[in-house]
Formats: sequence, structure tokens, C-alpha cells
Amino acid sequence: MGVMQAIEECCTPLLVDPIDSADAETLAAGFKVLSDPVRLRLLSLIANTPDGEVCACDLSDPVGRSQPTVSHHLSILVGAGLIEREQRGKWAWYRVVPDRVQVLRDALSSTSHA
Amino acid sequence: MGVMQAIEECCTPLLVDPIDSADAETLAAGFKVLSDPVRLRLLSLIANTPDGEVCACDLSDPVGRSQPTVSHHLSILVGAGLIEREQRGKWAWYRVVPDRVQVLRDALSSTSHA
DNA sequence: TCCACATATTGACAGTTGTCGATATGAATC
DNA sequence: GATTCATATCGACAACTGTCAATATGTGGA
Repeated sequence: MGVMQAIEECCTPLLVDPIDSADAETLAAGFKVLSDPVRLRLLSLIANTPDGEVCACDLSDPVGRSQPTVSHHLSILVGAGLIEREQRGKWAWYRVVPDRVQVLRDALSSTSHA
Repeated sequence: MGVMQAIEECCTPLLVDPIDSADAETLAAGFKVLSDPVRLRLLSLIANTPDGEVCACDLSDPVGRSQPTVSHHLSILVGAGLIEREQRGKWAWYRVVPDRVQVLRDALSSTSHA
């Protein structure tokens, strides 16, 4: 997915204030990360887990994709800052970073502060 | 952008409940519409206007794209139901459909009802 | 009917993306 | 160090996307 840059708190809500083209680039890159069904399911799987964290080894099966493909999608999610990675022994554990997801959510608000 | 289908109120928030692959498909298609900077600016331009509506003739210039390109993006936004089109004489007027934008926003909520 | 003009569609092209098999990297155990 | 296993990277390919020039469509006025 080209250059991956962490999603930043970049702008007032789209519908409330005019967005400039730089912010539009940033936001679009964020939504692009969410524009793949496998990535959405990975995000959801990681979030909906007792401890809020999942081993990469448990993700390939539920999403029905090969190990390299899952690894690829995880790295895109990490690159955007939507999830965090922690190495534990041989295994890689992932956790959602809710604040980063909120940045994208907030951009779609209909009121200036919600 | 392949098959364009209107965004539907399809699922509980991603982070609150596990999403199935059909809903992931639908949601991803919605975010894909938002994954282009020109479309985000169009959405923002249309929303941030005194009467909440804009003539297509006034959009090509601010986003710096050709008339066919703007027309293409507008039709994708209409296809997703994020904006509505109304023909008035020779001109086409566009208006944002905030409820449809909300569907995507709600999918990113961190609480079950917000 | 013919013209002028706003918008949509077509066709083409370069760049990007998701996917997987094969392979490399890295960590723990023996 | 050698082995084993989890994860990442590489290479390749088909499918898709944004873009524009050229052209078509459609609307209102003359």
C-alpha cells in the first residue's frame, strides 16, 4: 500500500468544515486502510477478544487467507497505527489502538465536537 | 469502481462485536468510496455550502480535476448513496445525505450505541 | 429545427492492490 | 550450531483505479 504513515489527528470533521487537499490526502489514506474486507475483519477479530489481543497464528484461519497475505494486511494496519504489534517469543501479538480508529470516526462527524 | 451499491445500515460497530465477512464486504466498499482525496474534498465542498447543495459546474475548479474526472467521482458518491443528485435545467445539483455518512461513522464506534 | 452548453460516457493508459508460492528472517530449544 | 517453527519478505500475476482527451447525451433557448 505504498507509503504507510500513521493516521494523525489532522482535521475538523469533513461535513462541518471545508477540508484542504493535504488533509484530504491524509484522511483518504486512512480510509484506504479500512477499504479492504480482510483488514476490517482482522481489526474486528483483534478487538473482540477477551484480552483485546490476538496472536497472528490465530488469524489466518478465521479470515480464510494465507499466512503471507494476513501478515501483509497486519503490517498495513500497523503502519497506519490502527493496531500495535508486540513480539512475545516466537509469536507476534496484536492489539487495537482505539484512539487511532476514533480519528477516522471523528472525521465523519456531523457536528463540530462529537 | 466496479459494482456500486448504496451503503446500508449493516452491522454493529466493528470494535464492539465481531463482524462477519458479508458485512465486512459491505463496509469495506463504503470506506473505499472515502479512500480517494478528491472524493473527500467533493463531499466536504458540497456539505460546506450555504444551502448544502452545489452545482457540478462549481466543483471541477476547486478540486483541480477535469470535468470527466469530477463527474466520475460524483457518480461513485451517488452510487454509494453518500450524496444525492438533482437535475435542474442544464445543471446538476448535489447534496450530501448525512445519514449515509453516519452509517460508516457508526461502524467505527467504540461503544455499542453512540 | 438548430445551436450552445452542462454533464455523462467511452477508450486508453499508467500506477496500484490483493493474492499466493517460495523463500528468508528471527526466536527458542536441544 | 543445528533444528524447528512463527512470521516476514520477495516475486509474480490478474484485477482494479484515477486520470484525461474525445465523444456522446441531453437540456433549454433562439
